[in-house]
Amino acid sequence: MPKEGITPRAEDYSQWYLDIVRNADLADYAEVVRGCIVFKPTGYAIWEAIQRGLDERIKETGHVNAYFPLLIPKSFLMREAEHVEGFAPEVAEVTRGGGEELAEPYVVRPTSETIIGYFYAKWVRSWRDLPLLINQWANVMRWEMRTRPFLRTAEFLWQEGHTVHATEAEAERETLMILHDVYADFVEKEMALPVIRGLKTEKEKFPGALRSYCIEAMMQDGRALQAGTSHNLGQNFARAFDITFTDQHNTVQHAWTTSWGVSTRLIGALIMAHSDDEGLVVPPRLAPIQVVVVPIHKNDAERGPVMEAVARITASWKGRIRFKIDDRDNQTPGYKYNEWELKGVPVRVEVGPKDVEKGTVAVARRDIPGRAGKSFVAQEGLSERIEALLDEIQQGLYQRALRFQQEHTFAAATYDELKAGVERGFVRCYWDGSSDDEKRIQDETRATIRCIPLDQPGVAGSCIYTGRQTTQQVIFARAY
RNA sequence: CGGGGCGUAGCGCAGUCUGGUAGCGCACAGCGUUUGGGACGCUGGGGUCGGGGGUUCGAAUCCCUCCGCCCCGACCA
Repeated sequence: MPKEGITPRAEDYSQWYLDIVRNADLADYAEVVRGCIVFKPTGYAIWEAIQRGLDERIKETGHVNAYFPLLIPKSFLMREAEHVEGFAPEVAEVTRGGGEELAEPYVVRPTSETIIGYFYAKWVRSWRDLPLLINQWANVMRWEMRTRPFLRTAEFLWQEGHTVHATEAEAERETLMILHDVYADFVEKEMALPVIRGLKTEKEKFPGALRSYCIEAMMQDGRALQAGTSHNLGQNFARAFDITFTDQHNTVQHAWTTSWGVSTRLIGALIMAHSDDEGLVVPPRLAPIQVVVVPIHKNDAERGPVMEAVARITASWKGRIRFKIDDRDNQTPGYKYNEWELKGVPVRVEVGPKDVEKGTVAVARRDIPGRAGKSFVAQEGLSERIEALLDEIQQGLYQRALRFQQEHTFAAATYDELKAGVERGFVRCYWDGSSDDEKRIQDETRATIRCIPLDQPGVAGSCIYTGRQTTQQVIFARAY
């Protein structure tokens, strides 16, 4: 039975999602600011966990953090033709400052390739300055027509990496390395979310990029969510911003740049991939609180021994397990169980008078809701058992999501099969069509090519639309 | 941008059709009893009815107008 206040997932997926956001206390609508949300502490803590996991990997792979201005001269956007076409409709402008009309309007950054390109042009002189590997954690703004908490908001938080290289091959290597070693690794290992790594089609690529790679994840309604992208920008932005360097042979050359980003949209992915009718489900490795301890006592006589047991049990957890002792005395245990389940804490430990007596505790796992996931275990060796359980839950969530993805990915040989398949999940098929063909299919099915997967069969087949022979397979799906 | 919905206490809503001076649940405060799956009783506090204008003896309610938010769709790194 679903929790009070949560519309069952099977009944109305979209409403279920919004109910989780509200009931897990992740965010509030900004109300007075169109299309924006307030990240409440529970939601922001998840973002901090995501930041931690990504920042570690970004730094391990040789990048450093920096910060560039929020405002960008409007003319900068115009310098790259595809870029301005892609972003102009959704930028917010600042036209006044200090009570006066500005000589040149600024835009609030929708992404920072342009302003960073301007500075990179100043900083890069020689091949010895390369590669330049910088990341920034920032907010950006895109005046989206339709917004949804976390999935698409007018203002969102993200990281955007911007690098400069001496050769095309090096830029390509960087683009793919980020995709694999930073994004896919993080999302799969920490968020327990299997992804498909692939290349975007011409129609779906980043405005101004040579090639865009992405990781695509499947949500529980079978729709796709782009969880991260990495772009090889070629020399497009280097030409637009005049990023040049002198090579070993004293020849001046345009540099090769990349950019890559993931955003607070990942919180939306987390919700839609793992949660259930009881509330949010957070994988243990990501969870800000991995274990919540609920002490149970009726009176002061019971309180002492129970709290003593709680202190003893958790004494060795510091630095090993992220935990919280919920000793609020103005809420009943039942209320607390429900609240922590809503918030997705992976494991709950209950300690009451009976446990003190028997040397046990009750352990409830969030991935198996209700009493079914609850068992009584000895206090002896509890820390180890909980660590093992957290690991088991982490693997279990990943396997469950992987199985779901596999069971909802369909091979299609005909257009009719494609149409049927995208109603329920991903469709994998041969493709040799044009951008126009892709657009027509989108109009007819609401599905788009999410990516050209990096792992290809290597044998030919016939294109689902044109019938031409090709070795290229793509993934079609409806996307968020 | 098209379609729909909503704006009344912190939150969720009723009241609007048929005008008579604002109510319910939750939350909140106090007291007491409770506490192993969303506790209960009693008492109490809290409202420019989205803004402006109009009609009327009288407007949450009728009329005009503006604004905002949400949902669906289209669009979309």
